[in-house]
Amino acid sequence: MEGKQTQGRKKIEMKMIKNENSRRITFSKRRTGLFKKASELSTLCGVEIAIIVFSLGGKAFSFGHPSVGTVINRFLSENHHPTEQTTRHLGTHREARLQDLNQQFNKLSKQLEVKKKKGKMLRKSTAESKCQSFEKYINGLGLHELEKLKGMMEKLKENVVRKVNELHSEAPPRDFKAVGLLNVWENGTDNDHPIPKDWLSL
Amino acid sequence: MEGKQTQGRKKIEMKMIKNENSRRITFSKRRTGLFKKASELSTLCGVEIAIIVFSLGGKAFSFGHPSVGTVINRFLSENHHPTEQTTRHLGTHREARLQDLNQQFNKLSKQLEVKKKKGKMLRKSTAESKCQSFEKYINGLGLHELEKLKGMMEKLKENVVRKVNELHSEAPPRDFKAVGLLNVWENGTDNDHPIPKDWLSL
DNA sequence: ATCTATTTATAATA
DNA sequence: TTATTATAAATAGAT
Repeated sequence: MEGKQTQGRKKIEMKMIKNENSRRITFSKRRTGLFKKASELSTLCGVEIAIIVFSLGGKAFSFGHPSVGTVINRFLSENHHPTEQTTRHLGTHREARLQDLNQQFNKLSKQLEVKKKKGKMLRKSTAESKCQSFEKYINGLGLHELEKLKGMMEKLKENVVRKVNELHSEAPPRDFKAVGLLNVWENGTDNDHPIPKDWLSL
Repeated sequence: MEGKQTQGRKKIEMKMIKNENSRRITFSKRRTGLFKKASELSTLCGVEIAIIVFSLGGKAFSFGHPSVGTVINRFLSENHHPTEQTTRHLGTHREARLQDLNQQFNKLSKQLEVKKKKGKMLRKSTAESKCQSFEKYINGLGLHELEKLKGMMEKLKENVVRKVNELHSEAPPRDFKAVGLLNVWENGTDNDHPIPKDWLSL
């Protein structure tokens, strides 16, 4: 047989990665890993957590449980607690809530826009009955869209269920899901397949 | 040689650790690891980052580069959003959560971005019974898609079923599609498309 | 994005 | 809490 297919992971020096491309890849990979770790920590230990990262390009990425805003507010509200070099009071910026919603979706749209090539396929009928809206949605999808749906579901497994439970414990969650999912899909679809607004709001 | 000295690391379920002592240990270890990862990310990629964690006991732990305050300020400034709702308190918990959800979806989007593999087109079903959409969808898939879908479902099933059941037991059943998806996941692990016709009927 | 060989992180123990 | 060690996970480099 031949030798190993790849060298495998190599140890790297802990200093700024010079090569811009490598750096971007590393940033993406490690950011993902970091957020995953944070998610696990929150799940395993039932703690609240928020992470904010600014890329060199100035783009903000964040993760939060139950939300970035919630954690930041709590943090700013309390009189400083130990453990780190925090600064002092940050004034009244306590409403960091719905702010990055648009930003997130813009980012989303941009990302998904890159791969628009698939021709349109089937119909985009108007939902008649609630029970049929999903059917129409599915039928109207091309493989391309189905693949996206698949990927989304895979990730949903990890991130959404937990939150649904939490939301259920307090308030009627009906709108959050519909809004969130629809917005994502509306922005991320290749224009030709509008998702029935009510497919998820049965 | 003798037997192994320890069992070594074992895989653990991703759910809240019941035993308080174990949970504390895990929290401490993982928090340390998380901060280390964050530090490395910041060093390797030259980015700014902040992490805030609240233990169950309410204690705040934080990490920041160049400092938590710096990053939070930047985040709050850039995201200052014209939300007429000048909510003073977290009475807007739901909004905060909505935001968080969108964050999650932003994360999901990354995965969707590149779901374009080979082409295999799915057949379009023509009949249109009310709630048989998923079955038709399944029937219309090629073997390749079915295999992929199967893997996905098995994965989802393992992680979601339990939680959905919990959710179901404490909330009005009508509003979340997971109820329907649950059926799919439980029955969709074979290539024989035994998807219940009413999987989505609510 | 995907694939592996390795490096790291850690669960279970002491 | 610190140390050990067998495994589980993350990920660097190449595709």
